[in-house]
Amino acid sequence: MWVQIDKISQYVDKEVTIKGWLYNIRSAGKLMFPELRDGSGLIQGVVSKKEVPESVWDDFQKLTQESSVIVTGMVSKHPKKEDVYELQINNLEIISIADPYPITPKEHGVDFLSEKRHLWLRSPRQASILRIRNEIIMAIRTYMYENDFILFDAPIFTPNACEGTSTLFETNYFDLGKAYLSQSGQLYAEAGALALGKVFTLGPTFRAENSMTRRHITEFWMMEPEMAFFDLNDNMDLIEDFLEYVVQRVVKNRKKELEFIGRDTSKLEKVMKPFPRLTYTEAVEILHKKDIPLIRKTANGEEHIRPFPWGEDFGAPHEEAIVEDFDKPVMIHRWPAGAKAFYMKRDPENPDLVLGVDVLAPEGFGEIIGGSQREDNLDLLLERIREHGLPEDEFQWYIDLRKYGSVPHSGFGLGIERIVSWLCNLEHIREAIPFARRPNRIRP
RNA sequence: UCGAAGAUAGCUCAAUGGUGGAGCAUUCGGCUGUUAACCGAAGGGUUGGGGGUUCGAGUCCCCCUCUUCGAGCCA
Repeated sequence: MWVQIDKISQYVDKEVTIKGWLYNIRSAGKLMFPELRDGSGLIQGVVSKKEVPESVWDDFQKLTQESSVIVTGMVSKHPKKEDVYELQINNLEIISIADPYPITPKEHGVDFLSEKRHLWLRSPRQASILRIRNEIIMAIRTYMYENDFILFDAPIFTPNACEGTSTLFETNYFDLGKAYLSQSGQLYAEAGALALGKVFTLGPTFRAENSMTRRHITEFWMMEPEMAFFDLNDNMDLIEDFLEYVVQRVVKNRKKELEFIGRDTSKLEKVMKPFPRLTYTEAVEILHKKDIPLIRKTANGEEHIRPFPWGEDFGAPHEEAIVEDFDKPVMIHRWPAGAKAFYMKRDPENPDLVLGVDVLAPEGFGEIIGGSQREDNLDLLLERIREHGLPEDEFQWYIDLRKYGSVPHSGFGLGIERIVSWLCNLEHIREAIPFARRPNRIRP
């Protein structure tokens, strides 16, 4: 019977067939220990020269790393290890002998592995990360479904920059001129929220920024819920409830994989409601207390400004200093208007502030969520669009949303690869997606 | 885009300005409980590209290319 390796414990003392690839093979004279993988896991096989036909023994000698095989044998418990199973192999069918495999069981540099990404994906660590990514996305979709959100797919070709800030990828669109690859589905999701109440988008987004850091890729997946009649507090309550659900479900369902890749799951188990909520102003006070300066580039080097001036956006060192005292995601809300996008609603109690919220993951993983209550007043929105120098006619449909039954509404965006990085404790975001796109890499 | 470090065998790395090495991978041989197995042997190189200094350059100098890490931008 053909079985998956991850279900092998149900077949002790039974004969099973495994279809997969040779991950590694060790031998000790008349014994061989081929290690097999089938996509679901790894298992060690045992081949004894005196217990198999000579042809099977000879065939095993021919196998190279990543050769594809079908093996049959009896499942047994490992003689020394608890909870580990092996396969007493009695037959082998070779599907294909692999050429010398470039990714050996020794160490490799990250550039080499990226070049061989199509093969690197086969390594148990990468496969585990992608299984966890799958679980994260399943958890997100399940949460959204169970809370009555409607999947609302936003377009990827757009006629203009959504927020007017970052650089976009440009392409030609028939006779209609330039099109840009979407950097966010949010504006469209707002139309969806006013049509369907609660919606979410989940799809790829693109940024043409030349960002060569461990936190950036040019093509990444984002989940963006948008809710009619939600104010900033409703939004933050949702973020909290949602993140707790996703993290706890992933820890529960993928504990094996998380432990395999060396993730300390006890830190994730602490991610339970409520999360700390700080205003931007309170966060700045933390920076003052810790004496973290604003570092500004100047013509001849750097300038360290202390105390950190109110109104400036936070950089990596600031986020780190704010987050280090907490073991849960930190929500920072009510930001200076100058640091944020045009569509965010002003705080009625202080017009210098916008009702935005950023969520910083613990353990220094940085921003995973950015959200806000949206400007729902027609005149104020027009004012913002003009202030930001955005093309008003391109935003006509968006402005319409404030003309025809405008309501308070809110939403946020979650970076899928960012949350994968955090939950898997990844050194670099390139491991969080099957084929990472970075400014210097488009292949494979 | 800016800053720092780096580029040597298929891979990961050594090599005082003086005959370029090791481990893994590959090929061959040995070993009945191996776990990045181990032991023995063999093959494998225009030292990223170009120029310069020198009797002699992987090593020193200049230019270029590429990579990694950090910063900014952000999810």
